[in-house]
Amino acid sequence: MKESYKELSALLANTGIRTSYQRIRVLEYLMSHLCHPTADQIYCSLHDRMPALSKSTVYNTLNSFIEAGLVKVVAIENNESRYDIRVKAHGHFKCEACGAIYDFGADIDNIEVKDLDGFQISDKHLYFKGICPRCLDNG
Amino acid sequence: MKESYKELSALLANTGIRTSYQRIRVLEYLMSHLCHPTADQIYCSLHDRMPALSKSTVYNTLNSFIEAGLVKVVAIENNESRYDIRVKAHGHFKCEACGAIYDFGADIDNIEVKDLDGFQISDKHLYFKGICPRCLDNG
DNA sequence: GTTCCTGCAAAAGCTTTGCAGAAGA
DNA sequence: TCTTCTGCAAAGCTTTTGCAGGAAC
Repeated sequence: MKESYKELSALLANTGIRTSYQRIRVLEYLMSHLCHPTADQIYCSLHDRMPALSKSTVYNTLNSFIEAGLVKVVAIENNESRYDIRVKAHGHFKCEACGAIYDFGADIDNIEVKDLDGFQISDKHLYFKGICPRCLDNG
Repeated sequence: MKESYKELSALLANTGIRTSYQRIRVLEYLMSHLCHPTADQIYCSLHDRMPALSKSTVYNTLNSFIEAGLVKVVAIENNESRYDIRVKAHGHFKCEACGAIYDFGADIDNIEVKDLDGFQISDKHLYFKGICPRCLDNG
């Protein structure tokens, strides 16, 4: 998971996104943190090594990644956007005690649905909530 | 779907919520508008007949309904909470062209999942996005 | 050289909170 | 009577936007 600047730059070029130092760092962060960070977490972490980085750049960058299909938004909660660069379809579980978000395997593309004849589906999300094993043990 | 004040009041009492005129009207609105309204839509609609109604009351009321399990939040988008009083599990489809949210049938409780041994699951949501038939025709 | 991006500040939008007066039990 | 709710205003948060200087192509 340690891609070089050149590789990441090529990845961006493939999706039609111009290279910039900030974008490379955000991309790098997402690829090494698959834990669905918030924009603020990304900003705070990168800010240590890039004091000039601004939060709007983080948002702009994330939005261009989303538009390019590189990143998906995890909208499991309304007041916080979380960003996920993994491509394979999977579900998200949010622990209501500790707030952590876990991935879980689910064959989302083959869920049997009714009432959607004639709909063009572009995006599928499966969200579960509850308590994770760690919190169950500690509770 | 035209419940009386008395019936709605009893419904609230069953869930441990005190009766008030405002709460009855919000509940009534939710029961007659299964289209997943936003807090603002509820507020604007009720405000015509209740000029003194405030938005914080709508939010407070919705939050007490949620806590009581009467209402679920549809978090398909991050910047807007939508409220749904229907109990039976179903999926939500959001049209990215017109913004409408449709219900669709899906056996959410029987989706096959991996990696969740030991997790206590209390809530399941299935969200699809795309273009609805009406917008496909008009586009 | 042109176009697009960054960073700053300010603004926008949704939701929550504090408090005094009012209504419910 | 005592508790809880309402409405107003203000604040809190996350996210977006406008603009001037700067970087990418």
